[in-house]
Amino acid sequence: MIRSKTVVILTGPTAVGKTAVSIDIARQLGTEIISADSRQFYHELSIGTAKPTAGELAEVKHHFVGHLSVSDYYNVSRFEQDALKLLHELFQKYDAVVLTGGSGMYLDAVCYGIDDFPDPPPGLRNQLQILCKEQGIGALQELLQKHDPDYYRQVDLQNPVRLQRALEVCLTTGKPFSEQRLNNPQARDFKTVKYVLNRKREELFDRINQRVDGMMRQGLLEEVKRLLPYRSENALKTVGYAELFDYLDGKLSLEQAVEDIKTHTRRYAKRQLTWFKRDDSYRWIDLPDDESLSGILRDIQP
RNA sequence: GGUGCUGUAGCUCAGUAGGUAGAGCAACGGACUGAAAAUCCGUGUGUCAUUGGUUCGAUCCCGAUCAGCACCA
Repeated sequence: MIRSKTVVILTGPTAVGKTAVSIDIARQLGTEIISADSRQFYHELSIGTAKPTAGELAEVKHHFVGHLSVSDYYNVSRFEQDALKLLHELFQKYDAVVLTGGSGMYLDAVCYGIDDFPDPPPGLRNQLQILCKEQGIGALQELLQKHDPDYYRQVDLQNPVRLQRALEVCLTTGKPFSEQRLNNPQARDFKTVKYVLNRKREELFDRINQRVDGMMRQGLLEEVKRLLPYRSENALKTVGYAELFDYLDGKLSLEQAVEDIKTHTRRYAKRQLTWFKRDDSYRWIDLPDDESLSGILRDIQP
């Protein structure tokens, strides 16, 4: 098959300005936008995730924005399937589709695929968490050494999440995680052009700080209060929500909570940049730079 | 004006019985396969306020100056 269909990936650190650029590019291409933002999926999270506004959503059709509830179970593998299915549909109508968002692993799942594992039985993750909490991370390390000595040698042994996940797979399948984790890039029947939008660090951090202040003015605290019943959901382990839960618990002053949101958002931005840096298929664009942006359109139609 | 206290990393502060210094946070760098806005790992970045003295050697001791705070006038 001729790979005439193109996914235009526009990513970059949080607050860099992906939304506006994506809408601009999508309009010029006359196409639609798929979100790869693992927090904008949830309809209850709006202010704190800097979702596109109603006006922006009306300009270009967006997919995967607010299509889930925070109490829904979701993961990167499901996103891969959902996104591929949707791309297939959209390519009936369009030659190019814009995929935008800052969740690097989700973008990689679309570009390269992700190994398939069966869902673990309910409660297993929780059991492993309890084991770690009660007996320490050493208990997880010991279990992993027994079930998957190869992965034990590679994995970050201090990272409980990694250990828990690997054990989940080992215990569910009865086979070592490392044996099933092939990490082979999947063939795709579309072409990708990939861009990281970036700004000078100082400018980016300034935008982050201002955006957080803006979120507070828009009523982030009220949004967070409404979500108190769901605070233990994974979707609420999110910058902007966790800190305000701490404030509502009396652990922090409001001022300190807001400062923490800014700090944690800056660190998140840095982790995103680290993720994109190691993948040399991305082209980097320093905003504001209209010339490079129009270059994107030239890249798409050779 | 007087007395006292303080001045060390971006911030809050330790410390050196005199041999140019270290914690937390921030910052910076990195890892990453169903939690990924998560989770984890690594790195000290410094005119020790300024200036003169004592000393082989001063961030430390002594004097002066400057700044901040407190109290007394």
